[in-house]
Amino acid sequence: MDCVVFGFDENQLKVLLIKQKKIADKPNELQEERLALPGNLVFENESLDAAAERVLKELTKLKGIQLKQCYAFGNPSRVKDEKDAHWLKTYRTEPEARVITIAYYAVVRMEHYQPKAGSFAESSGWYDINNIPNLAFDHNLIVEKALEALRDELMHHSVGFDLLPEKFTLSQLQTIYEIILDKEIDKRNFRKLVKSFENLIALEERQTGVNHKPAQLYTLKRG
Amino acid sequence: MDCVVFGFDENQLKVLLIKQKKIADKPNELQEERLALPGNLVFENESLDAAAERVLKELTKLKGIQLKQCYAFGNPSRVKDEKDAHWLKTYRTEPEARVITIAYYAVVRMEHYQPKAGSFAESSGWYDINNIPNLAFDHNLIVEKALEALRDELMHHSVGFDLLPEKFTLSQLQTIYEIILDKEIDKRNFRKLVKSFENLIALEERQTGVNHKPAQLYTLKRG
DNA sequence: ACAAAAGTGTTCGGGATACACCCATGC
DNA sequence: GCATGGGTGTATCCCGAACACTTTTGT
Repeated sequence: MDCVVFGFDENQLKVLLIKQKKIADKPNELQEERLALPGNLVFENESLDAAAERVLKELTKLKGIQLKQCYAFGNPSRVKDEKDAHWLKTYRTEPEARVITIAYYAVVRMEHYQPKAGSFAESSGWYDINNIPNLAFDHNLIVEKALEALRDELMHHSVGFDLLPEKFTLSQLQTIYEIILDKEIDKRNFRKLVKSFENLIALEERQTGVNHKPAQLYTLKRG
Repeated sequence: MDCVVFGFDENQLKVLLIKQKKIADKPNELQEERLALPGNLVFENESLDAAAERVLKELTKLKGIQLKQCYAFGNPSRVKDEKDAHWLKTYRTEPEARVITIAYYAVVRMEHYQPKAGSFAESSGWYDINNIPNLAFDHNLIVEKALEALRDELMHHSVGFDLLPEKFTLSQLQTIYEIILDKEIDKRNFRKLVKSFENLIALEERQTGVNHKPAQLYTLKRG
């Protein structure tokens, strides 16, 4: 079970990664910094959805994030890379065992979730999606696939997002789309599009304290 | 690993199911007929795609079918139903173990594939998609999800099908769409649609031996 | 006055839908 | 000649893409 949590902060799309703890009996200088997706084994008696939530919480202390299933990865070589051998020997009772993982993903507003370290994570934090280092196992591949899934979902107008503050401008909303889709969107076309969003409500309220024409504020209908 | 193979025969969409072998030491009259999707455990050293193909072949002798991953099912109760207990005790070394399955699906032309029984399948055959009996485990749910995935794929114009004879009419092609999507399609609109299919080639040839205006034949470009 | 972002309409092309009649063949 | 399915065109609507200027505010 691996979790790909995308974080959004008005400007950038990031992904939540953990830094794996160094291994005690190995000299520090021989250990590369190992970044990975938060992931772990599924318990005997929990659903996949529940496992995703639990694993995420254990490693990053983030809770209450609704994750969606993305894809299952089961290439036998995905846990056979030399670079991952030490970690497996340290944290797995069966380090040689074949591991199939089911990837889940979500997007959240970064400021809402302050990841902390937990379990075998030495630290956890947000990393720029456009500059992801080499990750453990096949996690780079998993991030790619999750990003595809997220974009698909956004295109089909069905992202249930709390990516925005309670009150926000249409430009902020547009920025989310632009950043997730990684392309520019025409302002007029975008505004036409969102007119059809039934859960978007215009408020009788405008921005204050900006040195340009203040934008109208909007909010999302709950439920 | 479970495989949902849809079969098409000019008229109907069916799904490939196996009848599980009766259990030797139990009186026949106490054993209900158990239908299930072809499915089995994944080997230690094969990819998921390969496992899907192998499992299908072992249970039905069908080979060379390109399956696509659909969804992972891991509800802990999916193998806890009383009705499945005997089968698990007979065929699994750890009958109590929790089982997560990854479902794969495909569509094929039925006449191309004559399923036979193999392994713990007593028989295997095609069953009408509109009249599926109660299946083992959560296989009814899996069929539903696979059908959704198939329809999605068809809508996005990307089913790689050998669902048709080498030469076929547009009406035959339309019938496939109608049956898979389970709705009627206007003939003119459909023909407009398929004009945009680049792998569809009109032949200088017509039907013979039909008691109506003979239709033009088409074929699919390979590759 | 200037900078900065807000706000606003039209046009074009493609795809989806709805709809009705004549044509070629076998019997 | 009749039954059977083959074959065809037009209008409408919605969606997505392209494209440029005026407005309001703070400084």
